[in-house]
Amino acid sequence: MRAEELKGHLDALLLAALEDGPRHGYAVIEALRQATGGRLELPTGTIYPALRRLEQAGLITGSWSVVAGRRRRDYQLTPGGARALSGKRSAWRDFSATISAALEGRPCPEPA
Amino acid sequence: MRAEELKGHLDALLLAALEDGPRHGYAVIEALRQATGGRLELPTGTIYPALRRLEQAGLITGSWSVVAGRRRRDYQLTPGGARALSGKRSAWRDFSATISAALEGRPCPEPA
DNA sequence: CACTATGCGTAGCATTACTACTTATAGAAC
DNA sequence: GTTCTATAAGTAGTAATGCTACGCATAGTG
Repeated sequence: MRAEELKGHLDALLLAALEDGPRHGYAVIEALRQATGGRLELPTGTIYPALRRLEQAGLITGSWSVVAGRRRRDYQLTPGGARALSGKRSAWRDFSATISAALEGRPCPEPA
Repeated sequence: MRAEELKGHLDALLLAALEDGPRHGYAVIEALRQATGGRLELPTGTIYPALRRLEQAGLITGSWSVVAGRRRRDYQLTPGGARALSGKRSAWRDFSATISAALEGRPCPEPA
């Protein structure tokens, strides 16, 4: 699946990927790929700038480390980031229900 | 609800609003507002350019008429538009399920 | 006459994800 | 020892697209 339609929802995904503990960018990509069964393949040019945006916004904090000779930037949620995640999750539910209603006339399709 | 996060999904909504028959722009806004229980309030500066995009893409066709002294542009789905709507609907289901999975760890929240 | 609802439209802006590229280390293949 | 892959981070420039803030016009109501 292309992530072109993500506009506005990527931040929530990144925050969610950091909810279980600190991760570095490359690991965030892997985590989202696994969580979506391989449907979501984020290019590095998408997530690295996004992580910096989130850091600048104070929702995550990053710190450098070196593992196996390679430098990493590990990010973790700030308290504000956790609050933002919670808000974005309910915003997603509202949004998803609204679009589904407009598209299909019911709030959310029940799995069979 | 703000429609800022619509990016990429607006077209599907507009096509869906025209599925039951021809409508003019102003009526599309009303139809989407009603379909979503007032949650979706699209500004005119959003839908008029979007309708023209869809017309240029051949997904809808427009024709002028005059009702009560006011001119209207009525749009209706083309066969290609109907196909596009169908595709966009299933794309939405995929997208929605994928994001929900990444955010909440399950494909789609079941209503209580 | 002013105000509101109806109705269409544009110009310019801001956000944001993408492509394509660069830099760097470690290990395996050859 | 060179090449290829995986790991790891980043930037520059582009394109898409919805938004704000306008302008224009008619009809009806107070």
